[in-house]
Amino acid sequence: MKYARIKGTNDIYGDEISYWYTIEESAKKVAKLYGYGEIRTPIIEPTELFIRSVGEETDIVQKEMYTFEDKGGRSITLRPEGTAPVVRAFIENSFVNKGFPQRYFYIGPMFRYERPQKGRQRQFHQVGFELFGSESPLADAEIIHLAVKLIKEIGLSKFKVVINSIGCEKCRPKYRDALKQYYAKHIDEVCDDCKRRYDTNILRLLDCKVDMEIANKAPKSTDYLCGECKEHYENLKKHLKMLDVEFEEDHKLVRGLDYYNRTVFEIRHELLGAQSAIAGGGRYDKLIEMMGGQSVPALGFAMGMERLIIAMKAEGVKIEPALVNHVYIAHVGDVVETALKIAEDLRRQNITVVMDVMDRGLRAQLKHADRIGALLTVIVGENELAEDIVIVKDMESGEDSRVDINFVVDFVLDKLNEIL
RNA sequence: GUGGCCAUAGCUCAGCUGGUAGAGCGCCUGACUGUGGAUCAGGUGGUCGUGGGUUCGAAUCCCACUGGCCACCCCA
Repeated sequence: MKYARIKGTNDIYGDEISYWYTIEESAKKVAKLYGYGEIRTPIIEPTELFIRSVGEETDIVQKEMYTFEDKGGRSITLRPEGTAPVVRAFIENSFVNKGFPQRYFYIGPMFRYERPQKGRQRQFHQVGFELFGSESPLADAEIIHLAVKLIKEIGLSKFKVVINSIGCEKCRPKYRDALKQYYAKHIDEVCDDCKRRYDTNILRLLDCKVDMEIANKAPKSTDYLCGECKEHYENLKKHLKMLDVEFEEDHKLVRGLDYYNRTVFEIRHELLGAQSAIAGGGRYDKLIEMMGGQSVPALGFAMGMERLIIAMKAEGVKIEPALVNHVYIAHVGDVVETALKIAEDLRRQNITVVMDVMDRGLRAQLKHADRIGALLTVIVGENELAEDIVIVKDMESGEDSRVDINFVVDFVLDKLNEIL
């Protein structure tokens, strides 16, 4: 094999593509329903953008970024996530002057240098939603509600929403201290990874799969929230109940990106395997200011499209085929002109028409029509044309109809109406 | 970055303890000068992931690399 895909990337084509269409169309539909406009940002950004926003100490920055130097000596990075570029665009284009709130969504590829496994590639795709300007728990509820709506729209049902609040810069230090105290007592019982993380990232000890028992009994961040954070969290839960969004609270849910505060949430699918999160997000009230903009509260989430597709397949979600070939036009003898005209007449009625361009025999043409799943085949033949007639074949029943050439379009339209 | 399993035709795989490749499906052609799906017959198709080693001889044994799957780490 001369050339092969880069590890962790995929070619997407054929039947697969209909899953992608389903997700993209659902995302656009739901976005429209909630008043979110699409934003398309570059796939490449200055490396510094991600170091600053995602966090110097995170795994994404430490070891997962595709970074290279361009010919001008600038350090460029293929975006590993979608929020930072949107925030960059927000600041760069002075979105603050457009009034609040502002709602955006994006769809596109992200890149992380990781070992591929089920539900994880180096190039993967996310659809994300961001809401700028509101500090209200109503905004949190909207984002979570929207995420759930979208997942249902895609056809999934075996998922659950998990939420938590990790507080703000005022209350988080106190919680961190409490965790440290708790884990100091158990430091001999936990695994080696946890011992290491005790110093590097104490919050991460909570989602260790080895030491779940200890993590379960650990102090909860929600018990250490300051008055404002507590009220925010309580109101969010109230709103979610009003919206009939079922959720679980999980005090062990802490997310990996540094910029989150207060609300964090994840949506997990039960049929997925080790990488069970199909969506994740939270609030990032300090990020825009930290990145050099004004102080604007914001929040958002991203969904992994590949993971959604795995879930769709696992649940057996029925999808619309991306392409239905309504009519195949076969032609035999010196009749091309008529065949072309019929094809065009049909396309003008929004009918998908595929015409033979191989100059093969009728047999081969019908075989091809069958292979591409044509619903009808119009056979334009010399013999029939002498009587101003074409044959329309129903490819499922095999039944032939002799149709006056002046009524082909009407006949095909009727026939398709019957079938579809 | 770590670990386990794996790599033979377009696809799914067989090939036992070493003797220079096979099946099914697919594809093409014909039976059927102008009627697809079914059947039958014939045909096309692989430097056995790459490189090295052991051997008279390697798809088969050994090593390395690359890639795949799954898991860890972490995340969508």
